[in-house]
Amino acid sequence: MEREDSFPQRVWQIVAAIPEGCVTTYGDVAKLAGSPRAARQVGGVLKRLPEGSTLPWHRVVNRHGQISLTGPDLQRQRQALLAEGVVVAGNGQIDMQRYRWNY
DNA sequence: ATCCTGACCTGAC
DNA sequence: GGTCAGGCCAGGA
Repeated sequence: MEREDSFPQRVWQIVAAIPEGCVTTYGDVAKLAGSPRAARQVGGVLKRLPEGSTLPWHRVVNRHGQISLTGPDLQRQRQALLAEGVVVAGNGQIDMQRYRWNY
């Protein structure tokens, strides 16, 4: 029995706790996960998410308040955010000062 | 055990 | 205000 949840599991927990209509950064998620410098790993976890997962991964963006994805994935995340009332520019830019979620 | 990779961050020019 | 290089952490081969 694992005494402590693994990082992916922690990331899932944290991302799942992000309120609807809000966004956060990979760095913040990593910080809450206990490893402030493991922001990259957060992205790696979200990338390997199972299809059936209801995890709101689209609420996680980079430090610049911009979607780090490209092409169809970028559009998908943008649509998901727009559906929640988050204003996202065509290039994936988001007004962090307005939607940033602080634990 | 080693080496490479990555949906990043920070500091410096 | 942008761009470049370095670093850090965890997973997978």
